[in-house]
Amino acid sequence: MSKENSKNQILKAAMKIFVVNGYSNTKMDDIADEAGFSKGAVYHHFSSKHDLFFSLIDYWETSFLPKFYSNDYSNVSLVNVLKELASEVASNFKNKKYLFLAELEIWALSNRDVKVRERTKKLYNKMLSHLENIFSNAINDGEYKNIDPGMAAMAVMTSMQGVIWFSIFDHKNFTAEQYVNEVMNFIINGLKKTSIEMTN
Amino acid sequence: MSKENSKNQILKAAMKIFVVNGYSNTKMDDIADEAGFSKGAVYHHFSSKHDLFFSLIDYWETSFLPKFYSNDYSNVSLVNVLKELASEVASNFKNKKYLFLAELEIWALSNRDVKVRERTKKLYNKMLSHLENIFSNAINDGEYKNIDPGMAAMAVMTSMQGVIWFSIFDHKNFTAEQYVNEVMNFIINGLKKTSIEMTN
DNA sequence: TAAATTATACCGACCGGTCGGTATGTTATG
DNA sequence: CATAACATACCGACCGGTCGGTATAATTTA
Repeated sequence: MSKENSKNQILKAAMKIFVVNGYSNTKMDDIADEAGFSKGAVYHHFSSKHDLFFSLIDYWETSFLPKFYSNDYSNVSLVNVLKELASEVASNFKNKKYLFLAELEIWALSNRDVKVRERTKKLYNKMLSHLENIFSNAINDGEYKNIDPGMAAMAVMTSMQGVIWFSIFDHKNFTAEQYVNEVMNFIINGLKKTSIEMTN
Repeated sequence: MSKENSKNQILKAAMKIFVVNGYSNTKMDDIADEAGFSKGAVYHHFSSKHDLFFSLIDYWETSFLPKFYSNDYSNVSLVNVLKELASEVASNFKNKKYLFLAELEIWALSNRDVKVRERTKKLYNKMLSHLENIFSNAINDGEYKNIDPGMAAMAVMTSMQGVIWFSIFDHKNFTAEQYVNEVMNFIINGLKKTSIEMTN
């Protein structure tokens, strides 16, 4: 098996185990077993448990919202962009729920480890500036006024992160999909008025 | 020192250490040291590490939003209730930031431990039904229409949980307080229109 | 082109520190 | 003086990381 194949196999296994057991309760042996390798093999590809988890953040980033990042949004309406984002998040919840639990685990480790935190900050800065650009464009086009694009980006991001809560606890009346879509509609409606205002 | 005093001392110490190191990396010895007791004393008051953490959830619940839960909101406007909630959350961020990091740790453990999850679910159900009642009352008063109180409650709760993100990562342009207040304003403005609609 | 050399991928027994928990005290309290 | 409150010494399962080794592939050499 090729080197990259093996590494990916291990990363996939690590994602699965880390998400279920958390960082500290995850044994390198478990990851090795799940990947179909020995512990020696895992340490051949990754220098330490920490290194392996660190690599998982890259893996997470490329898996989470590929459509959202790849699309060229310059000539698509803000509303459609946001609705597509919501649907990508909802689809992730349906098919890759582990992504949200992984996000939780990344948060937990970010709170303890500076390197992990800095890496993750970079990830969120990218997400936020992407959203901010989209809002800025829409504002420049004269479609929406009096909104602070940075704050709007935060509002969207944290709303989508609400799905983390769903991943852990569920809701007796709503599905995560309903939540995501309705909250996004709520945001969209709010944007059409003068809701999130400039703060200077 | 009285029994309850000692227990509280230990709980306080445990909160501090768990929040910084996470559940697994927290040693019972560290908690004992921080509380000014020996490990034997800790095990005299709590039967296990798990039991101690479990008790911490009660402690967290009583510390988090006492004003919000205690006030009698029956004759206060929805807008004021929400603004006061936002200000209580903001004040927590300023003075008791650890509460949000504790919430994160509770989430992480809820994902692995059924008992912790069930306990925490109860906590959130209480919070949600409290919010839902407030919304329902406002709707019955004819002030706001076409909103699903359950969904509105979720939107408010998850927005406030966005502060967890702030507790870990910060934001280069906004403070958590700005975030909380502006997002709550945003929600309030949205409620005045027909934004979160009934879904049936 | 076959043999020798070297590199890569992988294995798994083992070591050593860590830490939840316990057993057995000692001291305070009422 | 009995019991609660706390301290101290210790146990042993657990697990990240190490390391000597093997098997196979890639490269060099003669």
